[in-house]
Amino acid sequence: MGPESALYLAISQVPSGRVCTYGAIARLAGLPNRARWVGRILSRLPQDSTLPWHRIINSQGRISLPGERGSFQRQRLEQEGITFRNDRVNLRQFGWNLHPPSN
DNA sequence: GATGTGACGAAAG
DNA sequence: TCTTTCGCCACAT
Repeated sequence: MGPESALYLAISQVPSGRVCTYGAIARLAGLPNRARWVGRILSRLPQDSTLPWHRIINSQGRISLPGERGSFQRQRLEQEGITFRNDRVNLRQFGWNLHPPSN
């Protein structure tokens, strides 16, 4: 299984109503220190993708997408019950598998 | 090769 | 809690 497949699998396993950071999802995909790589892949995702890309946010609990796209992502998250306070998500409440065992 | 740029992250102050 | 700084890596110029 290539690294991209592992990435898609990891993202698909983030439950509704939870979020995961770029760095954490990279680790789950077996590629630590590759948060930027995750962002690059997601930026090229087809618009009709069923992947829950909106559940991936940065380590500060903030949405990395600018402008209209960012608003859309936030809307998707709020739709799942995730609340924002000053443009920020409480990772302790909504974060999922942020520090998984290295194995 | 050098440089700049991203849906990034962590540490320092 | 901010902002800065640096590490990181694929890609375009």
